[in-house]
Amino acid sequence: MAAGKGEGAGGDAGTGLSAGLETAWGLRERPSKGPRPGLSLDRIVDTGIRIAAAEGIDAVSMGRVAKELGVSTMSLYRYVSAKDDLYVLMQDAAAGAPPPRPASAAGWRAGLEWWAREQRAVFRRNLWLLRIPISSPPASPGSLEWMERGLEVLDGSGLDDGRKISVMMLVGGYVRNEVSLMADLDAAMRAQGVAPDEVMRRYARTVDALTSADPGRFPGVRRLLGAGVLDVPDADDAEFEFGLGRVLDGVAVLVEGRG
Amino acid sequence: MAAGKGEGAGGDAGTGLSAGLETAWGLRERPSKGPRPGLSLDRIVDTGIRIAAAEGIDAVSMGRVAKELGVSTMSLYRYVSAKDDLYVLMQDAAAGAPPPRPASAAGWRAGLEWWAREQRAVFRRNLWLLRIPISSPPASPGSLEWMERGLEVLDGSGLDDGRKISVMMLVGGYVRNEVSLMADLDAAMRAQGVAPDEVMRRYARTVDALTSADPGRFPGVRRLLGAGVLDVPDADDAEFEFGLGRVLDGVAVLVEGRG
DNA sequence: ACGGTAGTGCGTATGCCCTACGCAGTAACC
DNA sequence: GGTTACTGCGTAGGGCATACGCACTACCGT
Repeated sequence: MAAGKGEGAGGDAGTGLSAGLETAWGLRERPSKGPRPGLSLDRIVDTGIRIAAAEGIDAVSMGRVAKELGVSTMSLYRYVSAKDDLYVLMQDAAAGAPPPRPASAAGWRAGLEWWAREQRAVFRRNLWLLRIPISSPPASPGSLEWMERGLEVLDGSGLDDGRKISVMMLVGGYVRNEVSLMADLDAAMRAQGVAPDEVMRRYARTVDALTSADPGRFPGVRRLLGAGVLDVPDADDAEFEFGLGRVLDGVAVLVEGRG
Repeated sequence: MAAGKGEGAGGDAGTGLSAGLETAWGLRERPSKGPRPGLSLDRIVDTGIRIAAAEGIDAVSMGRVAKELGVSTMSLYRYVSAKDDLYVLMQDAAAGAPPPRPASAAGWRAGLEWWAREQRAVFRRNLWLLRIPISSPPASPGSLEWMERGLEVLDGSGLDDGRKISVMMLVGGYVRNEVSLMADLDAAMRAQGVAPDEVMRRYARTVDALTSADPGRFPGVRRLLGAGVLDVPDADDAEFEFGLGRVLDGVAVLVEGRG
């Protein structure tokens, strides 16, 4: 773990950021002294993302990335101060900046829906994102743009800034959590090498075996088993939209002041 | 990673569970043949929990647990099939079974509030719990009891079973996510060795340094900085209760059928 | 033109980590 | 008393991140 020192080799401005992140913010120009670098941050980060997308975040090791690039492991440390740094850079590159808000997403509710769905899309395109341990609050260009966009969307809600942040954390957290479950299922699938619904079916069978010995202890769970509710893998979008609808209903109560 | 085989050395029933979990369910009696074990699952799991509580989940390695117990690393594998197995066992032992529901928590809303707060309390007592990668759906006795209790609480809501599960995932996810942020803050604190509010203050300073160069790009964020909203570390309970209230408001809309 | 120097790639080495395998010892059963 | 199932654990193999230092390169100032 550990965000490490975080400042490393003398940050330019007093940002307290790692070398890699300052580069991402464009705060570092290449010093025109030594030999021209044979590698670039972008190539490293892209390679990391490619590996993560194909084989999961655990497959991304410094050695592996280096091998993929045909360089030695230690070369990477000229560009990245530590593995965590690479992770943050990958995260930012993959998440990128939010797309422009379409005209259809007017008003706070439609706006939040757009914001949530767009974030979900990013996560779903890069399930490994959620497996990266968060080591510090969002300080990358992309993250801040997302935050900015969220604030913008809530402008018409009449909520004060503190409330806006709270609502954004609520909605953002919901999205994150929903996709997280999906990522976990994905990981289980990879590990066992079976299809998603097969994972759920096995799970239902396991729970059945465990609770059948003492049914009185788990009446509700056994009812679920009988109805086959546990077999189905959430039907994806429907489940997400259901939860999002509930959350936004709750926000609506707040906005409309009928709390 | 990887839930691995999961069945290992011939599961008793067709549960498909690891050896350790079957022991937790009481499905395995000690075979009365060889020398008496000098160790016990409980001692191993307790030691793991103690280390995790004191130094975070990353400090829990097989070697470390063994050293703490004064045995060799490999001895542990007689009791636990893999490190992931130990993690699951630790999770179950720490979460335990839900306490009995008090009379004050009558009705679905008060019931869900109780359920959510109780789960949060468990997570807060064991912040490392959230750092454990979930490798499979909940199949431990404790997890199923929590699920059972959630179903029970929603009995008076008039929702069907599918909806109940959805609502439970929504609320449970909310709790999980909220405490997760706290755990991340805790980890950052540990890593940098500073107090929580100092972490936030540094963060605010970083964001300020980054966005001050081009203020027009981040008007909302800069407004937050000016108001000092980013300095404060969420005021704990208030933030949690706010989000929970919103979520339950949303559920209420569903239950009362004014969707 | 030419040394100084900062920046480069990378080999080596340290110290962790998980866990497969197999051996020697032990205690109950037949 | 032998069989057998089970115990603890030593050894070893294959990862991993990264500190350190060496050889080399290309620009800068003179």
